[in-house]
Amino acid sequence: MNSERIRSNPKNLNLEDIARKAGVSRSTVSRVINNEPYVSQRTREKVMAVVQQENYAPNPAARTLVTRRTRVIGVVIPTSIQLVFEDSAYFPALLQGVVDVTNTRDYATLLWWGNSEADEQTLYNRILQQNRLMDGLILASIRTDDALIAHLMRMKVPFVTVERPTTYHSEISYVTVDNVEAAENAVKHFIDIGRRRIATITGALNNPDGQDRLLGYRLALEKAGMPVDEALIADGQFRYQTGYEMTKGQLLPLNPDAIFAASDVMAHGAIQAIHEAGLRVPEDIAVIGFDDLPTAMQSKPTLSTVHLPVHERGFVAASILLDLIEGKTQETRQVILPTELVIRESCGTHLRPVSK
Amino acid sequence: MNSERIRSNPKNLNLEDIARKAGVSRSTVSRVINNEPYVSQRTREKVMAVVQQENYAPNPAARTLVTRRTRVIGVVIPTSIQLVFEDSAYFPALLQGVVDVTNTRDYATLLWWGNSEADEQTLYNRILQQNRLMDGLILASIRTDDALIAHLMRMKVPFVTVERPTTYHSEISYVTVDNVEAAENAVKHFIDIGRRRIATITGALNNPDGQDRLLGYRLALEKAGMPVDEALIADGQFRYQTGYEMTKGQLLPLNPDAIFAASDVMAHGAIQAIHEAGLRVPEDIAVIGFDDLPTAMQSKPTLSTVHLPVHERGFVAASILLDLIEGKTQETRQVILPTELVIRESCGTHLRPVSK
DNA sequence: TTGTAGGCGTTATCAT
DNA sequence: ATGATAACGCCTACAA
Repeated sequence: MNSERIRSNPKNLNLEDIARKAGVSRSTVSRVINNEPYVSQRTREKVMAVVQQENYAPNPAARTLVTRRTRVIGVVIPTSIQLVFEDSAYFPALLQGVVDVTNTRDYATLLWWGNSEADEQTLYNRILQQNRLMDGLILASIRTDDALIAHLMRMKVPFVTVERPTTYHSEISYVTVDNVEAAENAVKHFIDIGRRRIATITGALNNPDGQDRLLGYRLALEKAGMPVDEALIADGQFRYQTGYEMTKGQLLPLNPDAIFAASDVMAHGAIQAIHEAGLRVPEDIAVIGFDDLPTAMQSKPTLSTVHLPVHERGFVAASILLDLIEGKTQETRQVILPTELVIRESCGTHLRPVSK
Repeated sequence: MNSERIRSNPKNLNLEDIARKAGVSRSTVSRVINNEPYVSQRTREKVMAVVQQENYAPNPAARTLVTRRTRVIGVVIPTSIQLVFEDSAYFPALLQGVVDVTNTRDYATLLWWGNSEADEQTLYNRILQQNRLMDGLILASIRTDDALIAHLMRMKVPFVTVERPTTYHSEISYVTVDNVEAAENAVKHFIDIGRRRIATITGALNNPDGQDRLLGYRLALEKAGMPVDEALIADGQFRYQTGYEMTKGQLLPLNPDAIFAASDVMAHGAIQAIHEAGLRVPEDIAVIGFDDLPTAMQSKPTLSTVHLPVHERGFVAASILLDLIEGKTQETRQVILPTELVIRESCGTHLRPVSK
């Protein structure tokens, strides 16, 4: 009656079918495909032969129903389109890091990517509703004061964030870098090479990375006994356009001799504005960015910047998550990856040797 | 005995539980959550109240087991890391287009992303093995002569490609642009503005996009009655580094006065090489790229290029796929999206008016 | 070492 | 309009 539905896909065999063809029971086939012990070598081979021949693959839904595991993890990127598209090397690199792990350990990767701020809550609701699709989550660019985090913790869904959490520090696993120190080093470099009017273009300040990089800027100046001029701090939201506009409208009129941008794309925007104003980089204004995207080496002048191990960030986050899921780790883990200040042409060290 | 496993997550209610709390049967609850008719308004409200209160969400695996639908689609990107990372705006934009659709229509997006050529076959095998995880697939940068395509067709898995297929043209749904015409227009523009030694840097030639753009280059020259000098055709593989090296090593010694690059990143590499050789863009050599990535507007000079509707490509592909899955469309669909030649500084129109 | 049978949480088919 | 019950395909005690 409904037999045609059942076999509409000619190659949709199940355990029972394989068992029959191999002359054994379902359980035995199950044991074989799950590599369990207590199966004789002969039986195992006999079953495997049929499995190969029929190209049999177990039904993931049926499997999940009983094991309550999906071998799928989710990656959540609520960020709106503009940022992602512009600073477009970050998320691919992060995803690549994640995927390197999931590919190796045979998990699939579900992508939860928002498209606008307005839909953020909708996205979170969908994720929570569908949480049984995944064994765990990697959260990128999430505000940790968000309800999503609280829900995940309550529902005991394993997750790892790739930013420093703003709260629950020790109860959450995360992978980040020491943004404060990195920014501090960058600004300190400006000081070391004799720059005195050092401005900064900040990232989005509702983001821990943005906050910490600004803090590093302040600390470097304070430790050097230099005043922090709030007018030299421009809000760039991590975006090229804002970096350009803030430099042109706010910073250039104040005659800075150095600009530390909290992202490479903002640094490129700043350089663009500087050039349009008829000034030179690094002779008149030195610039350091943050991220070390491929474009840093391709621009003219090449961009000095803080190298962020983005791929590694995704790789480590995914590794921790899978360990958590598989019970290889019980406790949360917090990892701080190292950064490196990469000196290129835009900060002028090759012109004016360090005098320190 | 194993009751603690069953209820380890305190909030894992099932239909039965909801039914009991609402004083109805499982079937009725099922009807309500699936918005089926033949439920009295009163009953519906009573059930919904319990559903809301308990924050109940149906188990996707159980649902999939019987409906054979997952409400998940897969996006396959076998490309190796280098290309993706450099030409990094393409895939995010494509994905964003896909996700705009899946978010709206309440599907989830599974990302199958390869990491190296060597693993390509492994990736395909995993996808085929796990095909029941998804209702359909979007294939990016796939060689259509690949066994993957044949398998998917045989298994009747719905899919849409975002390149022109090299075979099965009418049996496959795809979304592409007229690469031949677009490239032809770009080269024709060079001819129109008086350039006579026009070189090209090709994309990967095992890729239909790469092939078609080269064909367009040839056609434009032929139609203008100009000879095609094979030495002026350099293989750039879509990559920045190759674009740079080919320009420096192969093209510049031949004194071209224009270069058509099959991707923006290669165009940037070419410009870098041109500058290093002490030549000017566009005065000495005009350059046109392909893609219209954000960097096209950010470089100096700004890059003339062919605008590729990448986001739309993903959007349309996903729309077609979901229509296919939901039976709204029976036949395959082939869509050719329009491109546009965007004139900026690098091709010199603003310096040398069109003389035609 | 192998087989039997129950249950995972739904949807779908019958009755009622 | 509602309820009972049989699949869906797998894993997993438990029995043999």
